[in-house]
Amino acid sequence: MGNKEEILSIATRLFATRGYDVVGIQEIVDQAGISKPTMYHYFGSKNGLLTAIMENNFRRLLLELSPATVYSGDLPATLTSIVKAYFRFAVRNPEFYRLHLAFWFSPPSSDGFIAAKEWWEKQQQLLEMVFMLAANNHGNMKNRHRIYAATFLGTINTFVAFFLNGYAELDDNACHSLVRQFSHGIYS
Amino acid sequence: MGNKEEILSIATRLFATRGYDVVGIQEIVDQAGISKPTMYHYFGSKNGLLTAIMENNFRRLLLELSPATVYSGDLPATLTSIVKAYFRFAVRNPEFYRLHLAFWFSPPSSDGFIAAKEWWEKQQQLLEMVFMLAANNHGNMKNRHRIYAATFLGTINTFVAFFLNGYAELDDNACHSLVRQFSHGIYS
DNA sequence: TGTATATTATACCGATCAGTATATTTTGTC
DNA sequence: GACAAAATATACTGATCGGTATAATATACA
Repeated sequence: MGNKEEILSIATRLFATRGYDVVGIQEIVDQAGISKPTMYHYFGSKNGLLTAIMENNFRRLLLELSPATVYSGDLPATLTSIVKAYFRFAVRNPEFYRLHLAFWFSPPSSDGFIAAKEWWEKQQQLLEMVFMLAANNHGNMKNRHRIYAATFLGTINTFVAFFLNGYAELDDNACHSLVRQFSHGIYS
Repeated sequence: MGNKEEILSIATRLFATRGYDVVGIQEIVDQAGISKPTMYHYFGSKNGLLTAIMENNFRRLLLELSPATVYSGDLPATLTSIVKAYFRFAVRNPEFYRLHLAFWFSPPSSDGFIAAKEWWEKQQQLLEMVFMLAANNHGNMKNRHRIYAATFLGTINTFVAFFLNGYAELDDNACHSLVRQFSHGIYS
């Protein structure tokens, strides 16, 4: 692993476990066994490092998510494949997932929010498309694709947060439970 | 308004809009028109100020939430009154709500997470109780009260975040929509 | 009025922050 | 091997951080 990847990996872990604002560049380069100018050579600034982390990880997430969002006419099946894609990614990249979750509700003026914003919008677009297409089959869903996409992602992230804190597993059971709860309710 | 309340109010706004870690004590006392020792006299430390903000606001939230969580046998009605309590509180205290949401997914070792943790647990307990009692009427809900309480609050917070970002209103319509989506699903 | 206590200000502390000027080493290319 | 460019280190900057030592002022009560 080259220095660049090493810096990305260590910074992701430190930012996720302690917070972007409280972790200094010095601590990152110390743990990476390099010096500050090396980091600034690769990423230009602390914010540039954060941007690179977002880009690196979100690109892979969207790559795995895209095929799962193809709507085939069976909404529960599509939602299930989406949830599975998110779960798999979260399990494989728990540190990054925790980091971007921390930015989700952070102040819109903060570095983290700004760095993640464009990537959330891409996720939102993918999910909205699913609910928009599904609205053709389910009349009562019309004009609600935005709120459905947002709350669906919100529910997914709530489950993932449960997992990241050690309270639950992200297995097929949880996936089924989530889709069932979201799409059919807790009574049926 | 005395200096103490002035500090609390200004700190809440600054922490919420710019982030706890990036806002310095100096900026708070400047905007409050006082000096640093005054703030340290009242709150002891920056963390003490944060603790006071959490205590102040969460106490009021729980006070308004408690009566709404009394389960009368009608789960949708109870959930509706809970959502209304949250919505009303969020509308009246948007800055604090944004602040505590920012801490929700922040690193467990961060000051914000630690300051808010005990209060989330109290909310969680109130909500779990509702789903536990409801499980008597709905057999398939047994042993799921924890995940239901967590995802219910997650859905509420997702809606509130939508509101805080200017994308939706927290009116009766949204409340009904949330409860319906959570408890009956998006098809029926 | 005297006195203790609660408030507040001035001026400072050491530590750490993000970032950089300069120089050196490594690496790839001809 | 010559040379350009990429990569890295030492040592530093000014600014800001949370927090405080000391002292002055306002308030409340005897």
